[in-house]
Amino acid sequence: MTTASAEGARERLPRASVARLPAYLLALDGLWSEGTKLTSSHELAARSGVSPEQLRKDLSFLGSYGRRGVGYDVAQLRGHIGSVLGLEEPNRVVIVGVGHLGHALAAYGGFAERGFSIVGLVDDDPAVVGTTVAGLVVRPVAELADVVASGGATIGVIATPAAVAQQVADALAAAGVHGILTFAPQTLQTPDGVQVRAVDLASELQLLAFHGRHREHAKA
Amino acid sequence: MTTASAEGARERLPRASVARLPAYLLALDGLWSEGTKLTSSHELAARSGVSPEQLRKDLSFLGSYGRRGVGYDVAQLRGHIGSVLGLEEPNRVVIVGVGHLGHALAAYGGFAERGFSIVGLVDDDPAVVGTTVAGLVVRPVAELADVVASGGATIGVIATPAAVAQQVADALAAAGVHGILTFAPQTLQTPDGVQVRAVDLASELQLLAFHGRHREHAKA
DNA sequence: TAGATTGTTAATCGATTAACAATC
DNA sequence: TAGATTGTTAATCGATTAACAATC
Repeated sequence: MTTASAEGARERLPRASVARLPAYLLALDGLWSEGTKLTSSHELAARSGVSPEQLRKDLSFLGSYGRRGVGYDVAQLRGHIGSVLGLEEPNRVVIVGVGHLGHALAAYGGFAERGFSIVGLVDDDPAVVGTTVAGLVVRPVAELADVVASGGATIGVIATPAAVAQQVADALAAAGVHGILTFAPQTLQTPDGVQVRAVDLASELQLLAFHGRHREHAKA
Repeated sequence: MTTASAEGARERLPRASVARLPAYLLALDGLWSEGTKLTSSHELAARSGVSPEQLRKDLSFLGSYGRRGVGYDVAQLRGHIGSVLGLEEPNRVVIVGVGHLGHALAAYGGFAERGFSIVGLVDDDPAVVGTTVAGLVVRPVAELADVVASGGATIGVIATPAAVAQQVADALAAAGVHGILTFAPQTLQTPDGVQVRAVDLASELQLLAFHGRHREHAKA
């Protein structure tokens, strides 16, 4: 073994394992706030909705942070997963589109404790521009590049109608963000190096409708 | 082959294929609204963000609805996927929690054309109960069972704080919904037969943060 | 030590990609 | 027919599960 970086011998994280890390982090936060300092793969897995085997396998990709016969130190594991995800410093986020959804996102208080800070709000409606939402003044879309740059944002959230989502994505990419979270039901094209994650609420409901029809298995 | 049901020889849809059907539906809607009546696996795949091979494989599980050398009939395929997902009749939805997010969901006009109808809003805040949002009067949480039953809802949406999400889930399950979409960052336990899908915005952002740190690959 | 629990290897399973035969 | 495009089979790849050795 050629000891990769100073911290832990992480080789290559499988995409599926990475996708579960936020759930582990959430479960660890829950344990910590209950005063639990030490946990086991069984307890943590149960709170994350996975099997103990899968949890241990996932954690093994991060390096070994448990102790055999003992378990996992909650604070240490929490810190380590946070560091792998890149959450030591708050990641700065700009929200484009301050309609009902954008407003809801801006007002949501839970982002701060999970590693994010909202540094800018942008909209193209003159009735909304200039108003203050969650302590931030809404800026016109023409100033998007400046909002991103001066706020030091690395992530953009698109909460606009689908019709303008692609041009907003183009503008965000040009402004230099490296990630985009979009709520618009619309496939987006972005340059290499700009990651897109799409959350489409109607699609989620459609999958629930499907499972409602074809259920004989069950649960999550 | 033992010709399964009257419509198409569908055997067993892989979970991963099902998860992509909503995207295909969205792409087909786009084509249809542009007046395109006939499409190819290449065109449809490009608009859905998958490879043509994967699209054809997925569609093959539904039965054969294309014509070799010709392509796919947009309207027919659209109807067929909609029928597989269970969207011919609107699926009725109750939203619990009419804060900013619940309000945004209730006010969003796009659900109707994608197979859903919001039939009830519930909240526990006396200041909100009784107000009208998106044409519906917000009902107290004590009446949840009645709202679900009289509205004929099969799906519940949880847009409450995490602290009460589990008890809302219990109430929704008891009221008889078969699917729950939750936005609360909280693992939910539900009885067999009640499917849960969780959308956690902070988790999505955390995955973007990760990819921002570890990028050498790129794109979506 | 004995019991507990992790980390890892091996076996299974499912999903994706590639190739191509069927057929319009 | 020749060209195009699907549907399906086979090969590869990745993810999950199971088993167990390492070790606290």
